[in-house]
Amino acid sequence: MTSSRITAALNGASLRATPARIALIAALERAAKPLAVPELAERLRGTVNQATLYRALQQLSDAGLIRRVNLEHDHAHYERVTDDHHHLVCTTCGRVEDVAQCTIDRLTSRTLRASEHFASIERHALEFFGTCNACAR
Amino acid sequence: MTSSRITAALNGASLRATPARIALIAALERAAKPLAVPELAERLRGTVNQATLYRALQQLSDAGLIRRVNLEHDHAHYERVTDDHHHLVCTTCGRVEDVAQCTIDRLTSRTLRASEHFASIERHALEFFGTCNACAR
DNA sequence: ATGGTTGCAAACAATTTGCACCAAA
DNA sequence: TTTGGTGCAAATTGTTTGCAACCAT
Repeated sequence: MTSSRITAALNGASLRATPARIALIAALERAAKPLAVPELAERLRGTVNQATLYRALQQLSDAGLIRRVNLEHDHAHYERVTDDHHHLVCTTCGRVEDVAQCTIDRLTSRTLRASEHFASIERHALEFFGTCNACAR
Repeated sequence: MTSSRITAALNGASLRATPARIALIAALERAAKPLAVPELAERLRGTVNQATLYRALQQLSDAGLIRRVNLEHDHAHYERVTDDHHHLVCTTCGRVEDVAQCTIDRLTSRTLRASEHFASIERHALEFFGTCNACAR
């Protein structure tokens, strides 16, 4: 079965491999871009209940299997975690492109050093907003 | 009057200097940190109606007088725009510290060059998440 | 077996809208 | 005076919760 990979990921995170969670992760992988909860709910309609969906999103992102991203599209968006990357968001049509990789480690440590009240930085969120080629014409 | 500075800013943005908008901007300046809409509504209770508040937030951020920031505290937060800076957010208590200034211009242009589908990048959002000294103990 | 998980439905909370009235320029 | 802004109240939409039934381990 194709989902054994997902099942393994769930078990690896000490989470039960339930149909709802598997379907949720599969849907995010299929999407290949961050999805808002209502979009996700739509794709999982008849399969996963709303309440279950919200609970699963919470658990899976706590476990680091998925990530919540801020695209300023209003309301949370989630994506499957693969590597550490950022996003380029078109402010006109909403198109999202992944930014290959993160190269701000030095900036992060410099920021921590310059900070007055912080003991550690665990992660960051970086998104770029602009206009895509299609909308620029 | 103290608000003439704010009035001027509004006029400069081609927006009418109404009591609601002036009060909103003044409240954000007084706060000196990003506020969630409900917090803002609380501080403006009796002065600005909810509906007016949401409408004003939209207009003022379109005009660039205030900015919407993503602190992942759930729900939008807004701050008065002064300079271009980022935030350091404590994931335990929610404390927010400003990060002096932005030094990722080179990263921004490199990102645009590496992008496949984008014509321009107008701005970015960068937030760091960690633990503040008080919560680290 | 059993403790975590789910669905359902209802409760909550945030945000938006229509419309009549009011005020800044 | 005129056009945009405002309050009010109701409607939407997103998110959370209690509880009984269910299933992955």
